[in-house]
Amino acid sequence: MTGKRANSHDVAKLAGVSRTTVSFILNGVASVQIPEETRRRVWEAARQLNYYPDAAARSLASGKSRVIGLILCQQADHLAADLFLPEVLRGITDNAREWDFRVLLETVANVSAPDAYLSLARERQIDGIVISGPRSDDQQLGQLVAEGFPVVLQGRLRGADIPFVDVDNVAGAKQAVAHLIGLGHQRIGLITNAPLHYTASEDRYRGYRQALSDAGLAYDEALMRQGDFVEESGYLAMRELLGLPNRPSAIFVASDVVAFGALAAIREQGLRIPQDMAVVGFDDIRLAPYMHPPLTTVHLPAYELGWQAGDLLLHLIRGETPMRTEVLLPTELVVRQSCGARTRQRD
Amino acid sequence: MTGKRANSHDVAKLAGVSRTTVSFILNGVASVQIPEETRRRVWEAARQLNYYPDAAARSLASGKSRVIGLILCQQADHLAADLFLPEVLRGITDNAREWDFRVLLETVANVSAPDAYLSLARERQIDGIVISGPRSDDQQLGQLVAEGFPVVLQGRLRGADIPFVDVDNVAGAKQAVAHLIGLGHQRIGLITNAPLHYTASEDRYRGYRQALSDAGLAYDEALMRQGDFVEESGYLAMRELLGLPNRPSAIFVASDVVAFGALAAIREQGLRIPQDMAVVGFDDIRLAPYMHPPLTTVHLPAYELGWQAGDLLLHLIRGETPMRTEVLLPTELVVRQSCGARTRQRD
DNA sequence: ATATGATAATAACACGAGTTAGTAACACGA
DNA sequence: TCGTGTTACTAACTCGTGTTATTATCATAT
Repeated sequence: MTGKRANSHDVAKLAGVSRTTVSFILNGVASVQIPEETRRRVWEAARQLNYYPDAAARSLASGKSRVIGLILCQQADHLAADLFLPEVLRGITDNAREWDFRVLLETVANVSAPDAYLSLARERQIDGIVISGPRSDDQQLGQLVAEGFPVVLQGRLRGADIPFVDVDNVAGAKQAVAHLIGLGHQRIGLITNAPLHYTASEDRYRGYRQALSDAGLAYDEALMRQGDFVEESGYLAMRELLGLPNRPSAIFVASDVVAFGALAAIREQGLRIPQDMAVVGFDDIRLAPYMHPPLTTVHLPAYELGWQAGDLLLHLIRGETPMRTEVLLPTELVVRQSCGARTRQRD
Repeated sequence: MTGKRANSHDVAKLAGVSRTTVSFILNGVASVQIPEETRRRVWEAARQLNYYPDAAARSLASGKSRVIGLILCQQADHLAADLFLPEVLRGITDNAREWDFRVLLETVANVSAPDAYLSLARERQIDGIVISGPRSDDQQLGQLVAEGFPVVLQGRLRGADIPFVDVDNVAGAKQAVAHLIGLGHQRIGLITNAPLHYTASEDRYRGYRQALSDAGLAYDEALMRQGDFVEESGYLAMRELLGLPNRPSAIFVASDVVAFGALAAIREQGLRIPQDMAVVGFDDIRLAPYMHPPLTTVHLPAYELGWQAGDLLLHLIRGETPMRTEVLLPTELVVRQSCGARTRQRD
């Protein structure tokens, strides 16, 4: 077994056929008729020689790399706070594997770098691309789309007509706030997950306002603060809100990580949750059920998000017309104890 | 700009030289002399035609793919509980980028599947591989190593002579437990991060025992429980320990995520932390400073872990002899409030 | 005038597959 | 016997690059 790698020529020779036939058989080309006996001989020869077709040669000849790119555009801090990445990765690689595709990963700190990821496409290293956390100031993105290169966003970009997969942030936030309203709260604060120029943040903000307005409650800007992905931002924002002369009785924090900081701030003031301050989060991170108290939050289907993004992209790559090019996944409110709706100990 | 892609032939024609010369210049081949003027013309032509060399052709001709594989072997549940993945990914992609390499990602639920990732190497899609969370029952791993394929483990595998990068789990655990001993604790419990057949788990267990023995304290098996990656396992293990007739006064939980469950169990019994039960964790996840109370824990350099794994692998791929093929990164004890060493409010 | 090098290139082959167009062998009906 | 299909293949071209061995040109020394 120390000899050179076998190529399709070797397989052909051993099976007593031409290289063309080997290619037909191993790739299962349907438009060609070959008797079972020949097929068997070729497969057997391939097995015997431990033959694996060379990816580069195959890619060069076919013009397809069978690889999709996954670009993480979040800056370092925000990426580290993204506790769902493992699940999203599983979703996308699982789907890719079903179609015999691979996933190439790239992290991009600065989208406006001259060549953050564009060359991946230009060098034909990938057949399509999923952009996670797209930024509106991303030039390369526009170029790729304009050239007709298959692109799917994971996360929305307002004003751009690009296929995307996201959760229904508006509906999720609305449901969370409606729940608090249903529990009798009239003054409900908001700490966003991120600055409002992020689409997801804006959408959750919208959901918050819709819920208020649906219930005939006035929106009070004094009760709103902008979070910034990390725990500390929630801690600081919450301290500000707690210092208000007329503080809210409940708060919707549009990110569990940010909410985690907010919880610490509330406890620090000696206030009880939910009696003195009810809290609802967003994301349903793994730790939520074990927080103090267990956090009521909006569940986000992370695996599904990755899976659907991969699915949509692979449809585009195959040139099929997908059912929809804009996928909004549903969220689900998970009621635990931080909102005050239950008194049970554990969920 | 709607014409076909430019190839090196087009660049050569436009610059008035041969394709060979183009290749020499764009790749910066040192063994060949070419006047500055010609170089300029070629670069200019490439720019003008928006030329990007085809990755597949390049890979086929050179025999190198300039891609490394990153295989995540943790099973779904454990992967989702791995809050460091984003940082590790950043580390490895950052390093790869410096050498003009890409990173191909694969998740593997079942290492004993006939072809979990072996084909990546066999098809020459990658030049080397980083295995995260290696399992000792992994057949393919042995094959690759035996064939001389460049492999680096991220996480250790006892008894296998394979280059690896890991944190110094023994030293970290030892330091954590020594800290508790220094605070006067005599009965110190242990909840492992995972079952003991995982190397990291075994090492942290060893560190725990070494610290005890160094201080002349007896090891009491009754105070030890095995965690299993997730919060719930910590919650359940802690309940058991709290139910003991003579419970410990402090506990070392060898994973912050598991510790998070343990904290919940302690609070549930109405016990105070650290007064009634001191706690030290391991990992220093982002949420640790905002836990209730802020968790004293052993810091793990996640980015560095990924960076070093990539670095070691790329050395191997280039055929260089790396300084060391076994890298143990140092950890650092971060003292917050759960251990009782401080009384300040926030760290 | 002729040999000697250095300089500045290039022709030609290799890499390992996919794929189109074509053909040999044979069966069958008129 | 001749044509007409059908079956079961294969020859030959293509993809776009890296790289070795070779050559043309010109300056300089003998």
